[in-house]
Amino acid sequence: MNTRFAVATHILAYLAHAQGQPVSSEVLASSAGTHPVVVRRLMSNLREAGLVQSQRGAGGGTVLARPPADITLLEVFRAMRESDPDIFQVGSTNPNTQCDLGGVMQATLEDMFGPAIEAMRAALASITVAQVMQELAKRLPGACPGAVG
Amino acid sequence: MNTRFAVATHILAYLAHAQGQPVSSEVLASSAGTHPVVVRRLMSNLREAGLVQSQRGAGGGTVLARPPADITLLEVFRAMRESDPDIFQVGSTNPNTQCDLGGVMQATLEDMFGPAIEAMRAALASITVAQVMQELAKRLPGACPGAVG
DNA sequence: GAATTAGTAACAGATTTGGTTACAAATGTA
DNA sequence: TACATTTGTAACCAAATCTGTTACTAATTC
Repeated sequence: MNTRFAVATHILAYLAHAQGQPVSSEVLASSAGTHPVVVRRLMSNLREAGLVQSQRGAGGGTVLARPPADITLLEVFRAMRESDPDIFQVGSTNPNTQCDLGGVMQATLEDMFGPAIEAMRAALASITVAQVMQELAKRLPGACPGAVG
Repeated sequence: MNTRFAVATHILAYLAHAQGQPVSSEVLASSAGTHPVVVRRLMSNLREAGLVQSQRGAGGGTVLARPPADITLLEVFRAMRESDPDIFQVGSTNPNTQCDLGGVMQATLEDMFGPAIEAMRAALASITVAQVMQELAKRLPGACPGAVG
C-alpha cells in the first residue's frame, strides 16, 4: 500500500509537470520503475476518484482532470484505499464470545482514534500535488533530462 | 496489523483492570477471541517494549510493567511495528533508473508527510491505556460478568 | 515429581501484493 | 480500410504476510 501511494503521487506529479500533455502508461511506468500494467491498475483508481482522465488509442494517455493545486494528498490517499473503509479501521476482535467486549472495544478504539485520524487527514489535506511537484523540481537540479523525471 | 493493534490494546486494558494480578495468555485469548499463542506472540513485542512483564509457571501470567496512566497508545502502536521503520515509510519507487527520481520522490514525500505523521503521533501519544480502560468500563454496564471483560 | 504457564519454533491456510502475459476495445494515421 | 498505438481488464504466478494451530522446551509452584 505504501508503494501504491508513492507511485500514485509520483504519477500525479509527473502529470502535473506535463501540463495537459497526455502521458502513456509506459512512460510513467519507466519513470516510476514499475510495469505499465501496474500503472494502469493504479490509474483505474485515480480515474474513479476523478483525479485523472485517460484516452485510448494512438497518441493517447492520461492527463490530470483538475488543476494540480486543487488535488490534495488526502484525495490520493483515499483513492488508493477505496476498498478499505478507513485507515484505522481497527480489526474486530472477539467476534462471538459470551460478552460483547469485542464490539465495544472496537467502537471504543475507533472513537478514541478519532482525533488522531482527523489530525492526519487534515495534514494530508493541506498538501497539494502542485506543492509536491514544486518541491520535486527544487530537488532535481536538472538531474533528469527532460522529465520530472 | 490493525488486528494486532486492537488485540494489543485489548490485552493492555484487561491487564490494567486486573490491577497487578497476573493474567494467563489463555484467559486473555479467550477475552480477545483469539489463540493463546497469538497472545503470547504479541506479548513478546509488548515485553520488549517494556510495557508488560511475564512470569512462567503455575500461577504465572502477565502484568503491566508500568502504571496504565503512563502507557500511551503511541507506545503500543510502536511496539506492534518494531520491524517496520515507520508508519508512512513510503515504499521506494524507481530503484535503479538513469535519474534518481525514485530516491528524490521518496525523500520528498517523507518530508511532506512529516507534519501528518507528527500530528498522528501527537494524537496517539495523548491517549493512555488508563483512559481506554475507563472508556471501556463506561460502555460495559456489567455486561461481562467479572471481566473487563 | 506433577501440574501449570510462558517462550518459541514450525507449519498450514488465507489474503495481499507486484510483476507479467494476454487479449479486447478504442483511437489516430496512412 | 488496414494498421499501429494505447488503454482497460482479466488471469496467473511468485513472494510476502498474517492468523491460527500444534508441538516442544524452560521455568515455576505445589
